[in-house]
Amino acid sequence: MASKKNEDMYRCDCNVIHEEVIEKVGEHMPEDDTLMDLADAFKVFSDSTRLKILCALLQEEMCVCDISSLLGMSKSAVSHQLRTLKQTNLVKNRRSGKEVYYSIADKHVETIINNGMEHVLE
Amino acid sequence: MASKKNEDMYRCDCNVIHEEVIEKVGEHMPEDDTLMDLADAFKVFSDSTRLKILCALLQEEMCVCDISSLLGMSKSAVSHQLRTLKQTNLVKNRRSGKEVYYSIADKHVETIINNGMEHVLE
DNA sequence: ACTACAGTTGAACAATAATTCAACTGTTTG
DNA sequence: CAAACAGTTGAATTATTGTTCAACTGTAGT
Repeated sequence: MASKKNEDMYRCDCNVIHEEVIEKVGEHMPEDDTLMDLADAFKVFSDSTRLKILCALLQEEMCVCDISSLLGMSKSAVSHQLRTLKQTNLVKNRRSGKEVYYSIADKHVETIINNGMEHVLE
Repeated sequence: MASKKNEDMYRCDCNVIHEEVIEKVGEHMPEDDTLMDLADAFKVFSDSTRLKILCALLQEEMCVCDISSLLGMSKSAVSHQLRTLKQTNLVKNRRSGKEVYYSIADKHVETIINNGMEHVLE
C-alpha cells in the first residue's frame, strides 16, 4: 500500500525516496519566476559575440562600425546583438551625427564577467 | 585614396571610423578561446532546469529520484541535465546501492549564482 | 533634393539545445 | 535467476537562437 501523504504533490515517473529532503529543500528554493529571470540573465552572457562586445565596451565607448571592425563581423549581426544587450539594460547608446555610440550601462557587467572568468581560468 | 594602414586587418562592411580606438581596445581583449570558454560556462547557467538542480544541490546532496520529484520532471530529462553539469565539473556523484547521489563539486557555483541573482533582483 | 554612409529591422536559413520516448545497464530483493 | 527499481543513453522531435540578406530609417554633405 502506497503512502498517501504526497499523493498529488509531486508528479513524476518515480517513487519518492526521501520525502523529508524534498520537502525541506523545496521550502528554500527560489521562486520559479526568479530562476527563469536568472537563466535569462545568464543567457545574455552565454554567447561569445556578446561577450566580446561587452569586453570591448568595458574599455571604451564605441560606435557600431568600430565594434564591427574589431570583431570582423557585419554591422547587421553586431546591431542585432547590441539590441539584445540594450533590451536587457546591459548597454546604453547615444547618437552623435550619423554614428550611434554604445557603452556599458550596468555596473554588474564587469563583476559577472570577472567572476565567470575566474571560474574558467583554473 | 584610402588609408593603407589597416588594409587587411579588419574586414567588415564598413569604413573604420576610429582606428586608434579599435587598435587600443583590440590589444586588451581576452583571447578568443577564453571568451568561447567563458560563453560555454555561462551557457550552463542559462537554463532554468539546471539552475533549479544547482540550487537544490547547494542545500543538500540528492539522488536523481529526489530531484525529479522536486522539479516535477522525468528522470530522463533530469539525468540529461545532470550529465551536462557533471561534464562541466559543477557536480559530482556517488553510487549507493541502486541510487546515485549528486552534490556540488565546484565552489564557484554559489558565488556565480548569487552574483547573478544580485543583478536580477533590482 | 540627391547621394552616401551609419545603423536598424524583419524574414529566412542554419545551427544548437531541451525534452520525450524507448531501450538499455546495474543493483537489490524475493 | 527472475522481477523490480534507479538511472543512463541515443535517436527523434520540437523549440530556440545566431547570422545572413535585403530593404529600410535617419543624418550629413554637396
